[in-house]
Amino acid sequence: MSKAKLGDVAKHAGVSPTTVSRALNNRGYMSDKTKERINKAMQELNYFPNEVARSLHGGKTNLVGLLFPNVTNPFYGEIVTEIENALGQRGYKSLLCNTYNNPKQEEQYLNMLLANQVDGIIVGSRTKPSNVYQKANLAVVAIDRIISAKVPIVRSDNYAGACLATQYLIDQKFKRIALFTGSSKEEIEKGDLRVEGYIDTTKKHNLPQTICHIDFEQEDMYQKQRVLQFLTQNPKTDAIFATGDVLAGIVQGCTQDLGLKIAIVGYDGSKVFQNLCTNISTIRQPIEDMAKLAVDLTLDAIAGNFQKENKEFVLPVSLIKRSI
Amino acid sequence: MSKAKLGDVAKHAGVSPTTVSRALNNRGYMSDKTKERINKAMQELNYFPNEVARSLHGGKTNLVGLLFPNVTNPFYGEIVTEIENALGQRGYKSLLCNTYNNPKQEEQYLNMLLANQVDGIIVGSRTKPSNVYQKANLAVVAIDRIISAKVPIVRSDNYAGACLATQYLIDQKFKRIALFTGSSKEEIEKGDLRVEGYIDTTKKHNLPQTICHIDFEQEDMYQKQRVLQFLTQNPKTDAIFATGDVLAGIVQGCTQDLGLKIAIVGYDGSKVFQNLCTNISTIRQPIEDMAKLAVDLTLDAIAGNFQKENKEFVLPVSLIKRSI
DNA sequence: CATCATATGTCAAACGATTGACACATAATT
DNA sequence: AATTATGTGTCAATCGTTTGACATATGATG
Repeated sequence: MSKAKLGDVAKHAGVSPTTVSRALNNRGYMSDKTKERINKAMQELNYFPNEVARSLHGGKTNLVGLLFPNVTNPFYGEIVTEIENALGQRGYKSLLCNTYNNPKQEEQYLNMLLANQVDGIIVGSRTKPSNVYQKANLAVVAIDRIISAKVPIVRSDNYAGACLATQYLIDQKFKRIALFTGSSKEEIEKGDLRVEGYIDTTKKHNLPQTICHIDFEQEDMYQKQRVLQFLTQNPKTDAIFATGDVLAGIVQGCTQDLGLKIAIVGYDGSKVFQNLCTNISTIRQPIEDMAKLAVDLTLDAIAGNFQKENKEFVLPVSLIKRSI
Repeated sequence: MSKAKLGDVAKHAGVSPTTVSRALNNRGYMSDKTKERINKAMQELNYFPNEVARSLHGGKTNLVGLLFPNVTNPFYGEIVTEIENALGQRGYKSLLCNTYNNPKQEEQYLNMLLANQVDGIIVGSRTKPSNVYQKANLAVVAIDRIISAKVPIVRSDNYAGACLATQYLIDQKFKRIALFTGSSKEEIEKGDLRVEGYIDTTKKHNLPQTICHIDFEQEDMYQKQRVLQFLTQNPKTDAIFATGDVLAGIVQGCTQDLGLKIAIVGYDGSKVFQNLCTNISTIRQPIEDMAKLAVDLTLDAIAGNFQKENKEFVLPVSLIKRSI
């Protein structure tokens, strides 16, 4: 027995297909009696409307693409979860795309999403913006990333967060505070607010700046190697600000391996991180708020509501203090 | 300028729509010359076929639903990432659904997925199986969960893993090994291999069994409260096996708060956990293998390949030793 | 020269629903 | 009695693509 379709329901209920459609979409007049009869028929035939057909006709899929590096990182896991949640509550479905920060991969996914007629896209991956974004006349919202003048950005206050983290370490009288970041030198030159916050704050207190770049695309072991190397080459380091919690965790593992006692502050503050690393301070991004705002903006744009140019939504961060 | 469609490409290339379709689907004969002309036209018009229309016609969406509690837990985050990855490589798209282990929510999602004509579903959430699974004539694969006799299961060797964890603690001469689990008493009575492994192994060595149930649906603070309460009420506890890494992390935080030094072994062994908690031993599930196998089974089932009844695929685990 | 493979075209049906136009009831309201 | 609101039906077009049937034309092959 194959899937029941609208016509089958009509026959079974003894009404016309149009009437069934009217019942489904609450259009025109309809007596309670026939409405019930149709509902009964739908139940008996286990009928549900084919959303693909609906989408084709209506030109709307209620689908939103989620472009993120991947969801193993608890920050992305949490924000994707909250986004999916907010979308689901408003009748939208989430197409998950792990770009691994690979521009080629991202472009492929982007084309796939367009071909699948998604109504909107929320981008959290950190590659160079593809020109496909321009082509598409689509609702796009970026998480902490510049795509184009037309794409609104939702992010936490990276600069203030970095200042907060650095200042916190300075307040504890640390003098040689190193920065660990996933950004390369080239990326930093283009502007990286977390790095700038660190630099400005250390400079203000006449403290030295030392930056260690970690390439996230490399293997875990390689990353650790890199951290260990840095720590042995910079033995006077007494505190570290890591621009991401996963990195902070890796760094902490290395300091422990070396028997060092170095204060660490991370960035992100996902719930899982807070539970797993109870001894690393961190800057908490308001992940849930960011997710909800991103979804609101996306759905507004889908609804065709006015979208201001170059709009940035910067949400406040907070410091979560933990003792080693 | 709205989206180009197949007919537009045909006009622009000076051929018939059928020819364009033939070019797209590599059917029939076609000279290289017209093929090129068509490709050029597609590029110039920025054309890509509407997958919704294709799906409607072909009765195939290349869509797979992913039903998981959520992706904040690194284990789920990692397995979902790997699944999405494997699916993407084989031309399938992932529809992410966070059930939060809520049966009602799961059922709603299930109906949504059916309405959207997904070709298959991979279920990792841990609710009671909905009867919608029976109704659907669909490719379904479960991760570590019994759904029905027809649904194949991919899981790690929970029993062996639990024995391994417990034995490891016993080998270290611990005598009062407590079990922390997210399962309720009722769930355990229905069968929980991780719990059974713990019980059998402790019994074999004439050690006592002490089980603490933590309700994951509760707030983090409540969970901590519960752990602290247990630890103060059972002060002689010298080791703990937690049936999940996130739980293990929470437990470790509590032991630190209480100034206790208790050995902990977790379960899951996601990469992120290994990086963040460098001092908690754990049982590593072969997450990538599980994901790939689940995808293989799903795609096999979609292809209509023979699916044996009641098939369970149990993959081996390993112990990752860490010192406190 | 007959035959066949190649290359393209025309046409229409199909996928499963939605929607607008219109007709025809019946019942309630002036 | 005339008008209006309500309830339902028929019919056909539409969404964008695929596909099968069939026609036609060219060049190559036997």
